Amino acid sequence: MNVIENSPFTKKLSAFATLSEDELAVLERLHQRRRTFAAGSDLVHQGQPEQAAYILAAGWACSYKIQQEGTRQIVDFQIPGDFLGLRSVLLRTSDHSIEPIVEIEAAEVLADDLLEVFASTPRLAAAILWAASRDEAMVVEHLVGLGRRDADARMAHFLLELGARLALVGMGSKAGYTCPLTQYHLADALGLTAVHVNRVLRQLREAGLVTFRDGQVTFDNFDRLVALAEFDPGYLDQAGPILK
Amino acid sequence: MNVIENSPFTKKLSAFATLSEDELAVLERLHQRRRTFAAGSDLVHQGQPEQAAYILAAGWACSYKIQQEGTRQIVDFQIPGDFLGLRSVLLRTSDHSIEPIVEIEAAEVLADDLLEVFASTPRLAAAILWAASRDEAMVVEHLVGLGRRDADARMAHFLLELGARLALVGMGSKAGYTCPLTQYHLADALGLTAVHVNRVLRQLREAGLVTFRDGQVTFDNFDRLVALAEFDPGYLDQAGPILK
DNA sequence: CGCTTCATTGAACTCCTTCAAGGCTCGTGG
DNA sequence: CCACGAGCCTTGAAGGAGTTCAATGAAGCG
Repeated sequence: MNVIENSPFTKKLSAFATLSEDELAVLERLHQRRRTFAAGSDLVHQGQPEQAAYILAAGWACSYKIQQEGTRQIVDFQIPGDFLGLRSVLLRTSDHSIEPIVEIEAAEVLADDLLEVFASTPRLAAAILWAASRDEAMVVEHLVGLGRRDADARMAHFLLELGARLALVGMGSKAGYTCPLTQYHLADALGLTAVHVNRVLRQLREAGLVTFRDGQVTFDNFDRLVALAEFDPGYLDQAGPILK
Repeated sequence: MNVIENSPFTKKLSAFATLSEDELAVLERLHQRRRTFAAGSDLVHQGQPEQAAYILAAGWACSYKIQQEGTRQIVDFQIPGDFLGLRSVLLRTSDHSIEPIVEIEAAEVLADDLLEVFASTPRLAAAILWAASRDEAMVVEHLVGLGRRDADARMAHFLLELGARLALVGMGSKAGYTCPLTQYHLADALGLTAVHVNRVLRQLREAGLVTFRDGQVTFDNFDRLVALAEFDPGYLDQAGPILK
């Protein structure tokens, strides 16, 4: 029993495909170059060519874009087990910034390492691409929320989706989860102001649906929250990949 | 001189990599199975497992998601040269619907064809993935627009981006382009109502920035429109891919 | 102990929606 | 050939969801 089997990244990929001893060993090697980054210090900066990608081992990060006027839109949050900058390292381009929300621990993955993994263990490659595809589906769902959901449903959907993602790596359940985000983070992700985020959270709390307080999300009434958000987790748990 | 060199798909990929005779031949084969679809008839339906992908040869389509209440959010438009359902065919999942906006002509591409291309001509594969990555960057930019741009800037940005994409396949310029979208399409894409789209278009027209009328987009003052939209085409023309 | 960050609440305002009505164009059938 | 309906565009008036401005409190930290 190796420690690698308990890494969030392995947990996540295991949900996609049963991994062999060999594949676990490859994952072990990918986790070699451990680094830590302080909260708030940009990992990747908008427009900079990127040299490495990272597998997030502990802590939370977010990818975002800044507008000229200074407003910020958070595109996605990254939690343990998520890849940071996968696409950009393969394609030598980064159109957004990535910032650790708390101090994070991440394994650096160079482009060559990644290409080697793709060449040597295609099943692993498929699982990784699959995870990437799920991330993309989440971005699409996020877009739909910004375009066609009101603030309440948007918030509800967001908190539920985050819960589902955390559950996949053993960090959340239908009861709730620990969450280091501030109301400003929520505002920048949901396209709202922090003031309004506060009001929405109060409404949801007073309606007995969900409580966001002191870094803790508690689902007070999971089913009614799902109904309000029209939350359909179908886009999160997909069928098997095409490569065997 | 082969006809394949004039296909929009080839034009687009050529912007990413210079293609050899062999690669052009492979593209030729990909274009074999031509099919046409009538406007309005769903090509892919939300939730259905998808068997094939398509390369759009002529006409416009859009990918969208429908909410329970019936509201619709258009995620992206596809123009000639674009891939339809690339990710979903590789990963056997489709979380959105695709609808032709006008009658379209598309080449059907089976998963096996695609895998063969990826195995036999890696440079072509890289160019295709690269195009896919650009599409993803556009979705992200779309998300930013919905979250952090007001209706005017959103519309301006959208019309400019579409122009840049069309220019890549020789269907648009700084002067403008032909565009079969209705104001309802714009509304569903921009997260607005058709009524408000109409007002926004009027404002932009009366301000002498851009005219959207009778299926024709005319840039009346390109530079001021770019300024209003804070349009930075950086995310559209990327540096070269990592695979040579 | 002051400074910064985060959360909270009220009041005024505004951007966008909703509701409603009317116009234009084009294809279809009487 | 004209009537009629369907789809799209246009405009006004009223209402609402979310913003902006402003002020206060609580907690963490050097």
